Amino acid sequence: MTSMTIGRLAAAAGVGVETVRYYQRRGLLAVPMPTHGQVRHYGENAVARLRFIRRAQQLGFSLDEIADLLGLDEHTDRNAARALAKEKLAQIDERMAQLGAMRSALSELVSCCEHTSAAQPCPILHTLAHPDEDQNAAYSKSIAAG
Amino acid sequence: MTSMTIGRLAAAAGVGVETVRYYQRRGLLAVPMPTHGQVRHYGENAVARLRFIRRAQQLGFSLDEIADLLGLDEHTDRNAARALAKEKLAQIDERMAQLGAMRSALSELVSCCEHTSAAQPCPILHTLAHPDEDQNAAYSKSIAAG
DNA sequence: CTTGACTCCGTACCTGACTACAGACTTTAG
DNA sequence: CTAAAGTCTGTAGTCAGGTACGGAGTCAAG
Repeated sequence: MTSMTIGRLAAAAGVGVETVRYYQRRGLLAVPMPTHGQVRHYGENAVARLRFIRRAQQLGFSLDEIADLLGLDEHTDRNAARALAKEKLAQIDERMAQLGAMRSALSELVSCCEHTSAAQPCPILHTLAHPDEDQNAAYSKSIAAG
Repeated sequence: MTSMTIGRLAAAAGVGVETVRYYQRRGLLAVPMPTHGQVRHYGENAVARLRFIRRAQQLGFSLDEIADLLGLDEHTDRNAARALAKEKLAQIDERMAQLGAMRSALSELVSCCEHTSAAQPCPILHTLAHPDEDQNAAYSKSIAAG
């Protein structure tokens, strides 16, 4: 059984020592009793737990949600896990839709700016300042949709 | 010339009074001198400025970036405005790509969870806990790409 | 045995965009 | 005239996810 101090644990999981302590404060990782002395020691299961946390973060889960995931059992809580994953998927879709609306509004303004005569005021700044005088309706349309 | 106090200004622009004061502290909106007494009065240009700020936020600009945009002139700063917009567009694209990677990894796990026998451990939790034993390579593939 | 690295613990700081509140003052409606 | 609503200023708290720091104790190498 490999045993390591917090610094080695953090290095093994690819996070900072302060991050490990932060996760402990958040209740995501147990704080072991110090073995002979003051220094606490951690095993491979702590590394696995930290890696679980990082991977779940990469999938978009917040630390609170990860706390829920960590409380689930692979065998008995499949429905709960799938529900959390689907919910997160829906949140991702929503965020992507928002970004898509921003993207189309902004790229419309940019291409408009590129194709109008230099004598005209900048369509980007002008539309931000006076969206009412809507020569190009694309901006309001994409924003209204978003 | 319509003249209003901060409460009416905030209502006209659809933001809170505290938000207006916050924008003033950030230098996005001028603080006018109080006209006879202690109370400050604002005109239509303040409403327009607040609306500019909100619309630029909807397009994804931060308040710092909006401060830059507010310093630009419609006629003389077209290139600068277009550059800021293109940069923002690139940031949006990057974020969307990240979300797309999350999305595909997560949806792969969900569909895997839906199509494996109930006797098996939950693929979502199992892959988070032990990504090494990679029966389904889709997760690591999409994460590596992201 | 000492030096330097590491650990422990608590607290404070960071970003970004607000939001809340306290206490004094002013303005407005009834 | 009075009471309620609004305004002013300054400061502090919120959320998330860390990051930094100070001071004391501990551990291993030379």
